[in-house]
Amino acid sequence: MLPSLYILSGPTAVGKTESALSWAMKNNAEILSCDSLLFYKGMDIGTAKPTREEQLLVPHHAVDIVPVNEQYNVGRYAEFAKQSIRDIHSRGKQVLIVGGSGFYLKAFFAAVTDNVEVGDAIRKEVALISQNEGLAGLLRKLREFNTEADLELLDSRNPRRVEAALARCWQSGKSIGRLRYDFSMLPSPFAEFPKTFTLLSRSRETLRVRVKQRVKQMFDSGLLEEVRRLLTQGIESNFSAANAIGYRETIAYLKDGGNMDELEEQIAVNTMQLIRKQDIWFRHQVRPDTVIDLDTTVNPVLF
RNA sequence: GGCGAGAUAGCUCAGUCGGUAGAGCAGAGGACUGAAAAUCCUUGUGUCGGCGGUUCGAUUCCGCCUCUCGCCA
Repeated sequence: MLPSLYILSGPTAVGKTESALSWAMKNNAEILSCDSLLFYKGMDIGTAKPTREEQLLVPHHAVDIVPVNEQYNVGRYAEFAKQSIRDIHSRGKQVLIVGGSGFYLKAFFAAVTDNVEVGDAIRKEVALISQNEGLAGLLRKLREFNTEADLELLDSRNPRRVEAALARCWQSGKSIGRLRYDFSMLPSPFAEFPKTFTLLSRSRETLRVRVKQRVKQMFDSGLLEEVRRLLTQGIESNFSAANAIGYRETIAYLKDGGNMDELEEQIAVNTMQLIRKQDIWFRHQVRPDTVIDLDTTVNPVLF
């Protein structure tokens, strides 16, 4: 039997890093990050990335693995994670997966990508249709591959979804219904591992206070400088990085000016919205085995 | 102290030629196949500042009061 994967998640600012470090040190574990931004080099303060010192205490994986101008994605992450897990286990150590990105977390429980590799030519065609003809154009083109019943399956008001559907139909020649069916048949990439998933939680009120403090600390620690540096490294060519909370607002501030208090407030508000979305993931998409309320638990036992 | 403008949803403000009101933001709920901290969907009853007057009926008109912001003293 393969060793278990220990998964620790929870909303932003709940206190994952601290809990993870202490568990990992006591349990001979290495940490595999499950965060959609920590793999970018140089995005440190705004992502609340574990510090150098913390990373010296416990080896971290999937952190600082690509330059900020190179877009990463779940597919690459899942492969990277698979390799990391093999490596860690081969060293006789345990794997502690830590992070709050729902979609990435889902990769441990279910297939999150299919086998359709969309080529550059089709990708460009789709982008062109989207740009010139909008949703209507995309849907028109989708009808070449789909019946009305297939189109019902699609969130047809969401441009991102419609573009993705068209690219995959075009590439594979299959209908949305067919692609869905094939996708549903794919095994979970980590099916062979036993998993135990613990979720850390706190009330939204507590999180609001912690988020406000955290945002203030980020600026005290030099977030403005960090963002200036990232701008020179081409962060704007990476949509995901440039639109990360704390970064998109700060980039706008550096370019258009504004008021620091409002900047902090905006980041705090956007962070709270992220927390809400994370909650939805934990309620409906990736359900934990155990929930620990850190507001009321003095000595939490994670696993 | 005088003059002017304003007071409507948690915030910024529309609006009602008198028939008890609506946007954006925030908040809440949700979706999720390679950008996911993204993208998209659903969701708006609040003494319309207070007290009186006119009226069948006032948040809307009139008077007084309170507060806020300007300008003048």
